[in-house]
Amino acid sequence: MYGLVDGNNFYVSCHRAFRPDLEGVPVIVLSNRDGNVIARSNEAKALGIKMGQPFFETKELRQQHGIVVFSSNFPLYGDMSSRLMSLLTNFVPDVEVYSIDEAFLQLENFWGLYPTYQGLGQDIRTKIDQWLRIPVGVGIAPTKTLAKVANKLAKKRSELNGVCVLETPQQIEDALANFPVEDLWGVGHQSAARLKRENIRTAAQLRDTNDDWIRQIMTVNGLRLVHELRGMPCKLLEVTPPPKKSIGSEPGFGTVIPDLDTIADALTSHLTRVGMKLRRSDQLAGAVTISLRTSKYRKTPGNGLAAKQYSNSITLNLPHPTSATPELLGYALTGLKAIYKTGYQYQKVGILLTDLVPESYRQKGVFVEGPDERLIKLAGVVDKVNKRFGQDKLRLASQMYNPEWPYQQKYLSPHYTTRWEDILEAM
DNA sequence: TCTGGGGTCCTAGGACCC
DNA sequence: TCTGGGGTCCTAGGACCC
Repeated sequence: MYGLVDGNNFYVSCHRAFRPDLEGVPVIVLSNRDGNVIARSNEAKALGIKMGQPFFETKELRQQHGIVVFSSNFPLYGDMSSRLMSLLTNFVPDVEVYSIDEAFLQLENFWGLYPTYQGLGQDIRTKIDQWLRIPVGVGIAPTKTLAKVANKLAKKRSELNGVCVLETPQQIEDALANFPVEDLWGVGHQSAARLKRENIRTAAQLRDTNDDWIRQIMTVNGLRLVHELRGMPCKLLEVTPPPKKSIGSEPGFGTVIPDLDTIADALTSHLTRVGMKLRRSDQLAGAVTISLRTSKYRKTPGNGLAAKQYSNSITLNLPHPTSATPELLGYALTGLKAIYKTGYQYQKVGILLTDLVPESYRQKGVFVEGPDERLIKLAGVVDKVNKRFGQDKLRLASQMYNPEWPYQQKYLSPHYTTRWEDILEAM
């Protein structure tokens, strides 16, 4: 059996853990430049605020209902997440961290501390709430996909009290018979529309389709999904996460920018963060992709017509893998200059590091030297200095430093668990 | 004024090999 | 009338996840 534990409205709950006064109050959390809504409390959902909705569109509702707003605080969420995950290992040894707020548990070698799965689920809920003040939902079933279904039902049906176990064939049948096909794990917009055209509306109907047909329209992923619905596990627990295959960043500017210098400045600061992530994962990058795009929402001032669009990207294969930010930056800026065109209002520039190899990999080319060891060491030292004295205290000269821009977070909460100055005081 | 961000996996089709 | 056959590798684009 598999268990799926996930935090309810996780980002909102992280704030509420330190602000119990916000219980029952509508709360939303915004994307990195306060651009869009990325998390909502149940009260905010009930008011009709949508996932991904632009923040400015919520103004009226906010004024009417006193919605509490937070800028995103990823250090806080990351820290609360790792606390949640490590607490889960108190219940079972095998835990797969699936996302920042979700984990699969293997309940195979269940040693009988709990007479029923229901009991285990309730205990997880109670203790996580006690230890971390984060409400979680628990779904338990014979496959991961069915555990996902169970988890969703646990949330939907309040009489289940946050725990749903699908164990007997009858329980599974009942659950799938009324489960909308578009709510299944692995069924997105496209597949849902296609399936509906074929009159497949419930999970049970999907489960009973023909293998060849489903493979044809939903590829091998769809076939796995169908098998999992039938109770045959195709997705196994991955306790140790595989190394990352790419590390990237493509946040919006929060405004539009026409000139190359300012874009290069933003690119440098994206690369600085991405490079740090790369070194933290003990990997080297073999290729760099730069992308640049205008905003699809933007209108031409004056006539109200859609502004002219441009979007392009370029990949540079490096002569040798490296993790040194200055070296990566050289390629990144070359790429940017190659795709930049004047006359556009740009919305975002992105960087993606791919062809990642382990840090120990030091193969040199036939005609080229390997990576500059001193530069890589230097980058490590810069990381340490910045970790100790604060982000961007040491930075590349091409990163013009303006703390006001482009980071705009008007509703930032304290970093309760990751900054000494922000630690909670008890009166 | 402001319109999410970070990922993974799969497939088709082209280029190339002998 | 017939128009090789078996294979690999790479890339772009699509679909999906949270």
